[in-house]
Amino acid sequence: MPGNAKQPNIYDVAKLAEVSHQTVSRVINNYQGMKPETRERVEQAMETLGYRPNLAARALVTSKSNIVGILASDTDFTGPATVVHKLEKTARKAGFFAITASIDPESSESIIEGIDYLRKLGIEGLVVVTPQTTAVDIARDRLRGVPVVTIDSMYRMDEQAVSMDNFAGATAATNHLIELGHSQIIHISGPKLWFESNARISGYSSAMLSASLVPNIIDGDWSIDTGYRIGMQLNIDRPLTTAIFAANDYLAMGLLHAFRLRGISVPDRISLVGFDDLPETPYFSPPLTTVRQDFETLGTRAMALLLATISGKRLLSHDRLIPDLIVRDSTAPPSIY
Amino acid sequence: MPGNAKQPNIYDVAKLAEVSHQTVSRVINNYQGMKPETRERVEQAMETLGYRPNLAARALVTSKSNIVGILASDTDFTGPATVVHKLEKTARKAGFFAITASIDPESSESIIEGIDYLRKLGIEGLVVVTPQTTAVDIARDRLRGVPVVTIDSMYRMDEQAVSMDNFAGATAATNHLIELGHSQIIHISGPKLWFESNARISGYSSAMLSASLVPNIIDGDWSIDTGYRIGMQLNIDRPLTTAIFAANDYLAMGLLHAFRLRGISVPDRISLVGFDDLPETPYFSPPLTTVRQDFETLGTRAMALLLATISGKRLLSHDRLIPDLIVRDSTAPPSIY
DNA sequence: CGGCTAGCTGTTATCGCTAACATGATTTAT
DNA sequence: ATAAATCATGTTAGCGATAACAGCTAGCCG
Repeated sequence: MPGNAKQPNIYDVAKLAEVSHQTVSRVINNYQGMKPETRERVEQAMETLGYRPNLAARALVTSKSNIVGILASDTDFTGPATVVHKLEKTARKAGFFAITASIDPESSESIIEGIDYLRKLGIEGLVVVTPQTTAVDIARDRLRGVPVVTIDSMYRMDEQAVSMDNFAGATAATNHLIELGHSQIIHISGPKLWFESNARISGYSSAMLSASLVPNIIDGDWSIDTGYRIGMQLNIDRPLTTAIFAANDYLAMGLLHAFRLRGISVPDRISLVGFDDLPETPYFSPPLTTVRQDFETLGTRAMALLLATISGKRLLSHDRLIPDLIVRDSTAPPSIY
Repeated sequence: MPGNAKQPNIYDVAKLAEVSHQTVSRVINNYQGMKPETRERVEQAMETLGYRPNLAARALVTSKSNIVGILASDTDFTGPATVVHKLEKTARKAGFFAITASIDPESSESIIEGIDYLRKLGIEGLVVVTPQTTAVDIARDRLRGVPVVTIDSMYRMDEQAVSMDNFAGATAATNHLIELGHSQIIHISGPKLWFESNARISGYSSAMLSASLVPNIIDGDWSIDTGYRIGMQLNIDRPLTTAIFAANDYLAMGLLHAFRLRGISVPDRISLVGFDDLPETPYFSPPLTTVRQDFETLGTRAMALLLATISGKRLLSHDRLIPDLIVRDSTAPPSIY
């Protein structure tokens, strides 16, 4: 590194501005009640020296790191990725630093490792963006005294959380099929361990029962492959099935692929609804009716809640967002046999 | 917060272990050359007090933050997301903290804001994961003295970078079509501003010219929508075209959708190759021949390079990974007219 | 047997900042 | 006019760690 003189500190600024270092500190911290003239002189000095406050020193003396943590599962789904981006941006705008630890949410070892990593930095708060409840519980336990906000879809109203109302989304999807006239509607579910999965199952079941219809659930996961396999094996004639609500668009994609191979027409023979509204969903053949979640708002709200909590406004709150049904061409009234 | 006694510090540990604080510091820093017995006594004390070193204090005195920055574009593509996860994990394994600033790589204002954000934390190094060269240049300029590694696909060999050899990938894709017997091969390109885009154009052109064929490039971007629009408008009879190499799988997806609507069969009438190998690519109809990039290795290598540079091993290096051609059903020899 | 070298451990100073209190110059109240 | 309150700034101490050097035991040498 070229012989860069060291970074200027508060004393260097003070000397140049001919004030005490404490006065410089006051300018940095935007203290009200000093001569505008003095402030300006200090600002000048900071400018000419290219002064930047040393955060480590500040953190040491205030014992506030100004850092919040994000604990996120290491999946590459675009939903969580969007949420994380928004969390980070919101924190940044508020003058906080956000640091992300990506973990394998199925391994508590990985969860603990991630949390300890964040803890070392002295985070002042944490947002958990994982589908399982485990990570949140471990985090709350290991980070006593540090506010933890979770993005979930469970209805534990006693907690600080922002959630996507998967129940409502699933209800909307199911009701859409019911209103079209379908009565034999299968739900292909996501993995049982996931918040979202269970909420969608409940929403579906509830809508079916409200219409005096019988729920029929096939266990799946989130993958195209599973959708494809189920689509290849599924007997849609006995009992006669005319509609499927898939727990996500990937499953729907696999189903579509299988049905195409089997010569089963969508939506003529089978109506299909997905969940997520992936960027490619409008380009499926046929374009898929699905449920869209606003992940940007989710991220922004969650971080806002965390920051509010940190700054003392301990509003116990559970904010719930309702997803939107997007109707496209994969759903139609049942054909009459 | 319950009346938690404050976090124990090095002096508390020292008192309990009946040694000086400096001895405790030696244990923390794994200093060789102390009585094993003393070390154990200190470790005991740390254990019983639940001692955690205060990183701010350490950073202050050593003037090393132990933090590296990641400057990433705020897109939700899974490629970059995978890279970022791996960067973070690799840094963590090496005892570093990684902090991500997501930016809009098309706005230099956003780039500068992101860099300054990272600079405040006193990052010791930076990995730039953006498709354009702008961000790297700005970063190198504003962070003088701080090593910057970039993940790019340009051949600026004078820089520290790990890159995906998009040129080689595009060559492989094009040669595959040529070897099948195609001679009229169109390339639908990505946006001109992107590293990747240009490298793929060059790879395609080079392969075509080597085979004494005439390159034919249609400007696109990365979106399904553009692929769809081009697919609807493209005249494939004049001149007679039998194969298309799309710059990514999304474009290919849009093309497939359009061709299906137009009754153009893939691969019978037109062979199609994509790029990226998205999770859903095998489930297109037909499953898409494409080029797979190993983003995990890319991320790991990039962070390894950065950390090596930070710790003094200033190996000027440009590491290039070769993507793999994955042959599926969307490519076949041209049918004879 | 005195002194020198290793091998461990202790002491003091310092990093850059904010908190808490102290000081001097004005203004206000009585 | 003088004490009290207010304003603007200065002084001192300390956050929790590491760096640099100082000191104390042993062991070995001539």
